[in-house]
Amino acid sequence: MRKEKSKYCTCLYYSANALSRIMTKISDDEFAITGLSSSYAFLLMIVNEKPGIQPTEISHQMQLTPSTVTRLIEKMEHRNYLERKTVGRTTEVYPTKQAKELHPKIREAWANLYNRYSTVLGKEFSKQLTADIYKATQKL
Amino acid sequence: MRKEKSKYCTCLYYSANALSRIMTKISDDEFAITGLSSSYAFLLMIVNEKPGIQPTEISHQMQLTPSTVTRLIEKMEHRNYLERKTVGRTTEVYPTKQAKELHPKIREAWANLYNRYSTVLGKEFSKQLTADIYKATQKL
DNA sequence: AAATATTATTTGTATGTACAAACAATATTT
DNA sequence: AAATATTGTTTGTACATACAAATAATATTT
Repeated sequence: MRKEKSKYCTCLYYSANALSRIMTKISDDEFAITGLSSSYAFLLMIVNEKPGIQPTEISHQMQLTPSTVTRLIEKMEHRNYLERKTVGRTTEVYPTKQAKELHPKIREAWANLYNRYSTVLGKEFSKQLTADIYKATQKL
Repeated sequence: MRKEKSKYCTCLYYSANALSRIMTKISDDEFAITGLSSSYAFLLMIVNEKPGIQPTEISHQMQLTPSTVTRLIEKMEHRNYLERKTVGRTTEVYPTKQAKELHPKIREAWANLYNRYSTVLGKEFSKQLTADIYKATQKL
């Protein structure tokens, strides 16, 4: 993945994918201080901030499919960061002690991520860009 | 992946990934008339427009890593759309007859993709958004 | 000319994500 | 109350992508 001009850079599919790959890399880089990659860090952040949250709600928050969320939770369970409790047909997800202790570090990494891209892109531009992208996802 | 408001929608990492997933889905949907998913269709388009192109250049055009490009080419070779010719340490990639015949259909799908999102988002907005996203990828 | 560095490509392996089908529990209709 | 539909979650399987290491060819230095 290189930063050269592509003939296809006027295609939204292309640009969106390229940005996503770059952002994921930067994000993983910042979350490295937590020992987790982005998705897992976000998952933990969400569960820490609402212990007992259900997979469905997590999937809305994370904008991922339920099956993906199940997979993420499973991994975090194995690594002893999360616990599941089945309640009827639903599942409640709780953070372990280990996850709770990591929370500040995760918030810190998240703040660093924000600072990093908004420094490079400019605060105003990155805010606007994020808003526009969000608007697009809502419309599409 | 649902269109609900997420607490994290002000994070560029989040928004960018969400957009990428949605765009990929739309794109695959449009390219369905070619019998290929987006990446393969783009690969074929690129090779059709420059027969003998080398993987490195493809990886720049597609903004993907060389290893990913190798994998894509391999698959298209199996499906009889592409052929590789080793020349020294480089590789030249050529379209087969089958690939050449598919070219108009691919261009058509690509045009449909463009029309689809620019109708939904508005021509001006989508043009600006694409440009801004591209600008961001260059800076990051 | 031999030794070393660089470049292009591929291979082994791993990750994140999704779809479709299965399952299991609850709610609704008859 | 039984039959049916809906909802929440998980499982089987597949795909796109990447990183790091391996390989192979060429270029540069000594």
